[in-house]
Amino acid sequence: MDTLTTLETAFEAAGHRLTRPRRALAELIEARKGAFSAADLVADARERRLGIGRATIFRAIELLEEIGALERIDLPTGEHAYVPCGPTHHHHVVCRRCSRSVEIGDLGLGALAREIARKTGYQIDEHRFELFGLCPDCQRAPAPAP
Amino acid sequence: MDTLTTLETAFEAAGHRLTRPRRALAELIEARKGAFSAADLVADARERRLGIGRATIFRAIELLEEIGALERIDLPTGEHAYVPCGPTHHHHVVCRRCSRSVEIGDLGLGALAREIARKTGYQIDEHRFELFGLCPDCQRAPAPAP
DNA sequence: CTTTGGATCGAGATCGAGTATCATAACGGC
DNA sequence: GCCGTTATGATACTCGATCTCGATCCAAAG
Repeated sequence: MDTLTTLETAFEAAGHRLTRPRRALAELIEARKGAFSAADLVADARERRLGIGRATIFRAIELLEEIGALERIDLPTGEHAYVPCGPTHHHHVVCRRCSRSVEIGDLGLGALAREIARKTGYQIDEHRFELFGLCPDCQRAPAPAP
Repeated sequence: MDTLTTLETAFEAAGHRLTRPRRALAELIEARKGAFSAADLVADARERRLGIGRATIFRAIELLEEIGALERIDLPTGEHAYVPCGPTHHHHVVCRRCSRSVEIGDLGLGALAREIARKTGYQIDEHRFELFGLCPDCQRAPAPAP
């Protein structure tokens, strides 16, 4: 029996082929349980000698983003990271040490955005709210050991 | 008499030299009245044959960011842009067509962040809230003429 | 006004993320 | 299993950003 992970299911549900590289990448992503960069995946894949090409990794990320199973986050450092997530509108809290992340709901930001639109005259069609800090575990572990 | 612009003053106030390249860049930035990318500045400088090196431009941007006179914005496209801004905590509304931007106050997001900290257990030390859309002028001008 | 030394600069090399290309290989409906 | 379509992977390439280093500039002291 095939126990498909959430991401694997996402590929199929969106009408894309569930290939070996995509399965492998889905596993790598889910094993991380948090935000990751494309470079992280490339490194993981290399390390485990999966023989997956660079381009394939970027394509898979792009695809998952289109599907809505992944969202791009802009780290305070300027780097790009990605978080696996559900399809409803939400935002993320990301640990700046271990990258573990938590989804939070809209929390009235949609309404706030509408009010800002009214005040500024801008026609707002997108907003982003990201929070960074230390997750409970990393607060307890003072040593910045990777 | 020297009529220093806001950015020029910022350089001096932070204890940095006010050199010719920095003055020129401050002017270019202020002439834009909105968000701009590093590439924009490089292009502007080239165009006006100011003889300013790439590295200098990136260094000036970095410096202004440290000083707090400039803030990095992450465009929905994944590109980086910068907005001149004041030192108090605030957020930005950016026009996705002409990049003109408006600062908005905290709007209770600090309190919201604290509540999220309480709920999630994360120790939140940074948050970002960015809004994108069309500014009033660009709403009126349907032609996407650059 | 001239000296002087650290801050700053410019040119070019370099790095690294992300994209484009294209022949080959792998899905999966039939 | 067959076969057309979709996906893959090696490689080259683009482009934003950083590093290096000798030359230059600024400003404060004399």
